[in-house]
Amino acid sequence: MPKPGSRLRLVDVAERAGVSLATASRALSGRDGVSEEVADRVRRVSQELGYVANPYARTLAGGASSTVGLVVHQVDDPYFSEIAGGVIEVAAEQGLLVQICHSGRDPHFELRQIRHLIAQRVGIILIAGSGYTDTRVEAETKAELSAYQSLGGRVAVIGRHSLGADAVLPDNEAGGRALAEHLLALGHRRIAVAAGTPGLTTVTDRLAGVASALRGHGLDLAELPVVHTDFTREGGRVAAERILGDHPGTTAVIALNDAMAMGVLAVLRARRISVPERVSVVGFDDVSVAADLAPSLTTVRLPMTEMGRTALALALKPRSNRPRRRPTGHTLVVRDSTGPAPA
Amino acid sequence: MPKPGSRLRLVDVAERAGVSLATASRALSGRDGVSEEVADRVRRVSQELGYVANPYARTLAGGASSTVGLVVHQVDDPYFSEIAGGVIEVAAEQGLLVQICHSGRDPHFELRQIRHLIAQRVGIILIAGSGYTDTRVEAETKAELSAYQSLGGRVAVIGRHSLGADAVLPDNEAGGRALAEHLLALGHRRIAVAAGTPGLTTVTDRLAGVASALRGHGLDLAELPVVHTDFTREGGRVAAERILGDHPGTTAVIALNDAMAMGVLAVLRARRISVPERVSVVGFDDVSVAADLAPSLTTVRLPMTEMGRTALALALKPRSNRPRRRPTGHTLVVRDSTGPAPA
DNA sequence: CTAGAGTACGAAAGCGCTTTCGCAAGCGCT
DNA sequence: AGCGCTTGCGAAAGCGCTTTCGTACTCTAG
Repeated sequence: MPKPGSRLRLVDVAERAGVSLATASRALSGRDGVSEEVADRVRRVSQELGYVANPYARTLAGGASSTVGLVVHQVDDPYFSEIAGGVIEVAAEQGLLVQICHSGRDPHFELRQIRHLIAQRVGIILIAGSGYTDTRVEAETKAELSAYQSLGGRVAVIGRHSLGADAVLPDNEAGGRALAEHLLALGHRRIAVAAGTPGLTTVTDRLAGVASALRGHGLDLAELPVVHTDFTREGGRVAAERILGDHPGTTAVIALNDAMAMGVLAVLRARRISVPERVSVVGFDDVSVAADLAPSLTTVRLPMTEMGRTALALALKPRSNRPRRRPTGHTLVVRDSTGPAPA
Repeated sequence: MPKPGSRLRLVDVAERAGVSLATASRALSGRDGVSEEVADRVRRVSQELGYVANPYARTLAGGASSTVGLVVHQVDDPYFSEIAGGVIEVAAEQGLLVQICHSGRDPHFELRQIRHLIAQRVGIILIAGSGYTDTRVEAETKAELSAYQSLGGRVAVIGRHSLGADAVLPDNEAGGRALAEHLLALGHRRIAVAAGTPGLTTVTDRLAGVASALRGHGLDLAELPVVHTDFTREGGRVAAERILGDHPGTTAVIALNDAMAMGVLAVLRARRISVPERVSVVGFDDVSVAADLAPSLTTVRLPMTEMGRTALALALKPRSNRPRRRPTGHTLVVRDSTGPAPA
């Protein structure tokens, strides 16, 4: 920790500009009550000297806290690191720090992380990733966040609608529907689903979309194999093994995110089942590597980086009383992992 | 920003425990000069009340700053996000914040980021990613960091030996050699290199390893195509196009990182050149998706997550006078993207 | 020419913590 | 009993900023 006295302080700038500490502070933080002329002089001096305010002192004195806490399900999952990229971009523009926390898709752990962030007095909390269907924990989390907001904290969530905060929301149901429609149009009927971590609303929403498309074609999701494992590559592997073992006639697998799709593809490759000739595979999210898998993955694209950017921008804007919702677009990206159902 | 007065302060804890503010502070931060009995009482009360110190006040008052700045070349590159994962893990254990900055592989921008972190008074700075061969900027960066360290700041670098700080160092040269040896053993002679961003020491080191292996087999790297583009997937694409255009007889491509290898594979796939039958491809790093590409990628594994962990652990340990170096192991991982040279 | 309002700035009071300093009590020693 | 030591604790001085409050000065109105 740099020793005191060693760094430029606001007094130094003030002195050099021939004004008081108070005036210098006002000038630099854009408060009014300072003549344009003086304000200009202070800013110039500060620039020349390379002054940067001590964020700890600033926050302690009651200024806005300059750190934003970002809670994600899994830091090294590309879905979340792309979101983080967007958040960091905006934060850098605004001179904000970003503190990233990992919740491991455990609602209790997530709540702990949020409580910790609040105790740390971060000014903004961003929560990325699916909500939980366990309404008890979810309600507790929501209560915690409400208290935080009523104290002036700012919150935005990404891909979650249950926390009573501003939200950036992809339409998971429509995405799921698009995926299923695509497969149905290709003539697939023996469709299986590799579903993600149980207890996540993303899973239920995407599944609902799939079910609705199926119904439109006279099929019932309840009669098709839906294997719940985990939203990871490993989860995809396990699901694929089970699907192929129990339902060898399957011609298409819907993985509810790209990580799982990668696991599914790995299993098919290992079993030398050709994709898409014998089995078609689709994912969800369009993480950047999806295009590089072989075969390249048909999936629903979510604009992750932009979602991160939007979420922070939303949290930064003065809050109205009602939570705002920013729907995000999604597009079906058809690549080489899907093809006509085999005869 | 939570309003003042709304949160538990240390005085509250002190009062409740029947001791002075000073004693409470000492008890909680483990300073001595407090009897075990009193310290215990304070800790218990603090626990009961759910007290969490205000990090801004703590830092301002001269305690250790609890944030670590992590500078990476590119936030959403899996190589760096895996390193970040390791750093965040250790940071969470220690109750530290992690602030991630993006340098975009530009040494000047990187220096600016570092200066900003220093001005922000972070207590620890971690720098991940290759050094720059431009010794001027590198020296300037080093000087800045030395000043910071002499003021008590802590620094550790990952994959870089030029900054006079504690370092976690993969052996890029040996890795490059292993890759080339592997291809040579398979009978390849017409080898091309898709080299990364010019001006990075990682590029020169890995190349040096390749050159040394080639020499051992009577070949000269200077006579083989080495295309310098950029350490990204797109860079790999461009390099591959050029290599295939100018040297159609090439039987093996060494990409100097996995991202580039992905670009190379994409081009080969587009041109329907089968891998590894006609052309073998190798990468470097073993990012987690390397195993899922098709064909899965032969590469040199670096333990990224562990490197991140080690770097922070190193920075946390009391500093000796000489910079410490932690070499990291690497292993050649042979997968399906390499095979015998075609006759 | 003075009263009242408005504007530009400085002095000083915190924000919540750590740390220095000083005092009081307890100890063994001469 | 008196001395110096050590030990355990409290009072108070900051850390570098923001903000409230007050003062001096200008300007318009009466």
